[in-house]
Amino acid sequence: MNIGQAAKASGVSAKMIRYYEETGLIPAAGRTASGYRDYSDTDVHMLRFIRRARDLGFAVAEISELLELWRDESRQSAEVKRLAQGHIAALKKKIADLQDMEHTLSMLVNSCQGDHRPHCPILQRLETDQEDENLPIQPRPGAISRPLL
Amino acid sequence: MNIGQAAKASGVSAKMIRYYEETGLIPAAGRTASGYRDYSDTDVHMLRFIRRARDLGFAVAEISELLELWRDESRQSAEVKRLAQGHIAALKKKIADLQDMEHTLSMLVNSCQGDHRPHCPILQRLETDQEDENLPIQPRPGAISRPLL
DNA sequence: TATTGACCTTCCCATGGTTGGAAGGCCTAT
DNA sequence: ATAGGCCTTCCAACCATGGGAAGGTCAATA
Repeated sequence: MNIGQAAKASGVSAKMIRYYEETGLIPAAGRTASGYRDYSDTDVHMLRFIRRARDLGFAVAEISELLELWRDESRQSAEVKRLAQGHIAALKKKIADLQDMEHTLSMLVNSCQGDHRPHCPILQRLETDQEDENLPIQPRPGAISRPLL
Repeated sequence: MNIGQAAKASGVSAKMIRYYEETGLIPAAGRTASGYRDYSDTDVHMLRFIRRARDLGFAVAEISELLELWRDESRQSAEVKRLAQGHIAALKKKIADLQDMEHTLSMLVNSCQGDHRPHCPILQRLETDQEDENLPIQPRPGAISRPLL
């Protein structure tokens, strides 16, 4: 099977297969007489493993560890579990950070009239030194027309 | 004010200030006779604006738009609101994706014994073709000891 | 005044994961 | 034989950031 067929069968692009080989994530594929890379079903299996792990957000370095454990038939499942738990913790942190951003932005968007007038609490918040959450986010009734800059 | 002082005052590193100038996000700073970049309070103000927007996860290209609106005193707040809403939508999507990953991984971790034995549903899931969520994730009582590869 | 140390300048390099393209060789079908 | 669709390698770009080298400048101190 050449690289294009392996790519289609595994869901990993030919570009990325070559990259993974170059960086040592996967062993160098065998070559045909004319220099084409040649892949077996086992190789495709491994590539699919990699793609699924990437889909779950594992970094390539982490996948490298997972692959070692995958190949090591005497591994302890605790090792794999530990890796996965570490990744879950990282995911949770990232999610929390993004949620913080989203909450702050939603607050600001809710307090923005969104009309033809120039006043905009979003820009105001970006502009001023109010780092805390207790800024006046409710649209003030008699809002001035040019509060910015 | 030289670049180090502007960096300290704005929270944007000197490296990044130069980068923002090079890429056109901010106008080129004035220079002293000896070639040092020179920053005003207004410049620092702008840099702080940029840092806060980055903290909220805006990409530099988005910040460029925000800066234009910030400088445009006749802008309509609806424009800013639209930008922010677009960013919120992107954040929500990213959060949902990460949560999907996290849920799947948590499921797998919960079904993994995490002991000295090699059997591990995490690897099994990565290895096999089960794309749907309805895979047997509960640890089976009489789990086999070498189900992999 | 000379030295020192902390700053500034530009330039290049690296990260991570992926995509794009160019130039040239190979394979297969018509 | 020719066309087109593969394959090969190499080089560059993305985004935002940090590291570091080589050389100039500034301010304070001995």
